[in-house]
Amino acid sequence: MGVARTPRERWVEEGLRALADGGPDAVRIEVLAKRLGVTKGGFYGYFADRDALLEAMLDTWQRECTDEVIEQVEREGGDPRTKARRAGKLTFSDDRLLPIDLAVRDWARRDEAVAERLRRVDNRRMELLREMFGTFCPDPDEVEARSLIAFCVAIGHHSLAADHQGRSRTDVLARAAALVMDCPRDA
Amino acid sequence: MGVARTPRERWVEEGLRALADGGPDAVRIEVLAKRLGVTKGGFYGYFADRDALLEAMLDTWQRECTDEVIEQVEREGGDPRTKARRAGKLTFSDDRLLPIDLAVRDWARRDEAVAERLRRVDNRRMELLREMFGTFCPDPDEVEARSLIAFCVAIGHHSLAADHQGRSRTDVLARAAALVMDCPRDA
DNA sequence: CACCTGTTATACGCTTGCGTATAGATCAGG
DNA sequence: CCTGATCTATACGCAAGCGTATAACAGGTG
Repeated sequence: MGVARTPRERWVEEGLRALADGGPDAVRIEVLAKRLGVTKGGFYGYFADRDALLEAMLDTWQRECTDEVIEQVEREGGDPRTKARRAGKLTFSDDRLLPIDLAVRDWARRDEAVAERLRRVDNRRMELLREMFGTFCPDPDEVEARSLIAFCVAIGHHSLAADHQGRSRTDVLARAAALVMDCPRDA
Repeated sequence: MGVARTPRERWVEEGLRALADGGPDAVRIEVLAKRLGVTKGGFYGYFADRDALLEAMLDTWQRECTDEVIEQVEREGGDPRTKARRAGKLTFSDDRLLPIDLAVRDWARRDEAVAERLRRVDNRRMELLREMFGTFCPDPDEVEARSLIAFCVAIGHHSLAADHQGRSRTDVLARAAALVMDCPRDA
């Protein structure tokens, strides 16, 4: 039997790359084929149509940024604060996952099914944050508020275009993190 | 001379609507024409091509969400806190401007010219926030951090899909706002 | 080596969308 | 009411992209 030079996963992978830097509309079968150095001939052996590829892409993304991240975070252990920081780093500092995440987030505004997937993912992430803030903040309402803030800063600062009057974004973020993680009641 | 049934502004307006709920790729001349109840015949009298429309759309958006908002905010007066809140409300609670803002933000990730426009807009918005936080927070670094947080929450919560364990998003946001606006050193 | 099977290339029809050209419609001013 | 400027409809050529059909191809298997 002929050996697949372009197996299913490569289409998904290339599709995610296209999604990351062009949005869902940039996921064009013939464009992916050209990037893979083939024609679209083999594509329809793996996928019924373009939508099937998009579904498969979302499956892969969802798995990579929940199960795989959580597995790695748990494996390395540490207290909740460390784990939450590590999870954030794996998701929002990853050159591969971050742009996909942002693209999916925008996509979700227009596609209910994508929104539902994102909801599941975000809920799992928020759970980590709640756990962390819960360790040093007794009020559950405040835990929720701080979790929301932390999450919004983590995803939002990537689409904030403003400068900081000489300061670097990294420095401002560090100061912001200190504010959110720091509970005055502790002192 | 024939009277324009479909003047330039209507194309821009309809274009912004399409942008808001489908992204830049959804701005299709013939689609807009159908929605306006005409054909694309007249379009090329106002615009050289599709890109010219996109430019005009960005011009309009930029004007509406800076000059017009600021003008209205200044006209109604009040202390910095009130003004910042009003500006936020005008921008991020407006059914028309908000979706455009989110779409532009995503667009900016792929288009340097759009990113530059967004930078100007975001810088003006951040200026308002700094002014507000500056009234009750002496440390400029902390002012910057709080401004960043406030902005990120304002834009980020719209793309956060998570639930809040029974609480409403509005309530969690209110609590978050209290945390960010409240300066412990005041007490 | 020949065969079978899964993979890929090529070609096709179809749709959507861009930009242009041209003819028709419509209203203000004379 | 006629004229001219302006807006609009229609038709065209072109390109990109989807999904299908069919033929060429290549690797294991016997």
